[in-house]
Amino acid sequence: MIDSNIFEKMLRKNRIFKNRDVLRHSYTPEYLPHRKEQIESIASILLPALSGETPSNILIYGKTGTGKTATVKFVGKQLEEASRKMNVHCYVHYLNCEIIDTQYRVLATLAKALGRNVPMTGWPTDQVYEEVREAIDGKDQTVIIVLDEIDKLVKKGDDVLYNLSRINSELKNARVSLIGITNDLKFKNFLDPRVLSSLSEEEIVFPPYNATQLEDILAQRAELAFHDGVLDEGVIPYCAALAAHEHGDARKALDLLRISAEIAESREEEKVTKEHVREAVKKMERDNIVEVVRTLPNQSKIVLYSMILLHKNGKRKFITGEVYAVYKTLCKKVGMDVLTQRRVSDLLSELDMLGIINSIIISKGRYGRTREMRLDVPMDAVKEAILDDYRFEVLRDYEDRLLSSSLDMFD
DNA sequence: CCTCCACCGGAAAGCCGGGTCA
DNA sequence: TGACCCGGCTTTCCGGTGGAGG
Repeated sequence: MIDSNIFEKMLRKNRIFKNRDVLRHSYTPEYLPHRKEQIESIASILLPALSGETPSNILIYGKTGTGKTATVKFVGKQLEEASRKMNVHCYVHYLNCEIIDTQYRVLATLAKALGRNVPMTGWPTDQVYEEVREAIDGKDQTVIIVLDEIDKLVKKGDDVLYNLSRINSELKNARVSLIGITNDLKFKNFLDPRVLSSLSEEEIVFPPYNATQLEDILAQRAELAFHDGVLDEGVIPYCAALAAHEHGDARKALDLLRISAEIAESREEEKVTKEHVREAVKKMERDNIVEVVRTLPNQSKIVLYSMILLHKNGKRKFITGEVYAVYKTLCKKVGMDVLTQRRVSDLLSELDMLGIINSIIISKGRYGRTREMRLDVPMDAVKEAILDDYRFEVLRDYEDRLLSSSLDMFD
């Protein structure tokens, strides 16, 4: 018997997604619900570009998932289209400063986008700047530079911003205007006041979406992303409500919808239900915690691992002294410095802040006052995240022995 | 009502790596 | 280059404390 092609078989099974990419962050939709106001203000600020004048610089604020990037990209596209029709030279260059995070890289990337051949490393910065300036001034044009996550750039020194914000005075034929995007309201404080005043000639704030608005966004994307009728009644409102509850983040809402659908898909079910959404929430929370654990300092990992062992030993609540005793033996096993109890106590309160453990300070009267805590995480996932570090591999082998010997002292 | 446990948590100082400036 | 500073982490020291047991 001949098996049919495995991909064909899988595709035939795929009754859920029509186009998964529509739900990804990188996708820029044709139409942005509930951003009319912002689109219009940006457009009206950029309008002079079409008549050969210099548009004001813009600074855009808004929490993650409020549509800042999508809106700017959208308006940028429209502007380039309009300019093409009107035979005006007007270009928008988009840079994400999270990735392109040094002065040199920003300039080099710009130079490349403008058609100059600049190596990604090696040249003196001045020379690259000069190259950029020449490339821009080479013809009568308006260049709009979008700096997304601009706060990331400022933390490494704001020379580029200073240079770019004054570039207009060195240009004869062309005009430059800047659009900075940030979700960090405090970043202004780190900025050179001269740069700030130039950069924030105009400021636009993107408010978070509410539940109804998120619903519209989801509905619009779902139309493109899914086959007809695969979404159960109530799935979209549910996702929207959950995301609205958490700061109105459209990105989160879309993730939620996508992951719910992926769960349904992996189980080869025909429909996406609210139950899938609930599981998606759990999965996202778990992934989140695992990520937090992974990036914990080593000492904290050991402290956390001590608690996991205690938990595995059948204890649901533990006090500082118990955790510290286990912690000490574990440290010796992995050959790490043993911190003082005072310090471990601080690490424990940090874990509490992160929501990895639940703890309260209680008094056991005669038996002292201490922190009583319990673990509040998906145990196995967290354990794997810790053991992932090669230095802690050894703990896997010792686990049983630790359980049977050194933990006996705490009943 | 007093004691005293087992730790909490503030203060201060030491250590260390990285960055700055003359 | 070395002197110096900064900030994060850690230790040392220690006063403080809620409540079970006496």
